[in-house]
Amino acid sequence: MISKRLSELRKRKQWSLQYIADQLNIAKSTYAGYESGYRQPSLEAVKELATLFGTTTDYLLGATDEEQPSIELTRPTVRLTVDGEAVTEDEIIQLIAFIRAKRDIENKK
Amino acid sequence: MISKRLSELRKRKQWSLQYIADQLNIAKSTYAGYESGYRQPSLEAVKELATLFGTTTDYLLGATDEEQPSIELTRPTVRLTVDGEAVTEDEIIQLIAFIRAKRDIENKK
DNA sequence: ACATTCGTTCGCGATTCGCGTACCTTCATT
DNA sequence: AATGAAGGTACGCGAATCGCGAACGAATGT
Repeated sequence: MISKRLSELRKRKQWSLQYIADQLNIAKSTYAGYESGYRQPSLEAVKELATLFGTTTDYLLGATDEEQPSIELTRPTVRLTVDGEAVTEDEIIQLIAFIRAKRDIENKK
Repeated sequence: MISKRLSELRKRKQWSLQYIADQLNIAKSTYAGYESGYRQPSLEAVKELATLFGTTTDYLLGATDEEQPSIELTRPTVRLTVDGEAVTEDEIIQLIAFIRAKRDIENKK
């Protein structure tokens, strides 16, 4: 599962095995093993890979299948953060208003 | 890191080592090793533990400090919608700028 | 033609896994 | 007090898996 996701993400970003290996300070063959399924990354490596790919460990491990989960802002079911800090409910309301207004202007052109 | 989180969560739920071991179909001593830091759970076990505790693998691994899932806007891992319509990448950038500016003003008060 | 980069595979030594077992407390029952 | 069940901890063992370097073919650039 993780091997598939790693391979997929890396190809999309057009990164080489060597590049990732360098980022994590491991051997190219080691990372190659992750993608081929021949080896399993350490928990620490999983964490670093998630950061590198800009995704979550949950996605890499297949704890969630949603690669790009769709979140409807007007029905807030999930916590939003910016720079790690929570976005308040009031702010979300403002964001929605902002988006709607922007679209409104676009539509009148 | 994971040992600390596991121990913390288990104690809060008042579960015994044996109970968790049974749930995952592993030996009590194996799970005990996870909590003591003497052993590291497999990726599969991490996934199951996250499910069992009702949290995320990101939290267990220390990739985040949030027990409940949250969406970081500055990372392009999520598709956002407002009124069912996708929020574009550019718009998200604007939202982030908006939030940051707002916070900046708050901080200068 | 040659060198470089990329991805794949393998063997090796070292590490770490998961298990059973033993041990010590604590607590409830007799 | 004696017994036994249950929770938590620590250890030794064989087996499994790790990370690495090396070697290889294919593709590309010089």
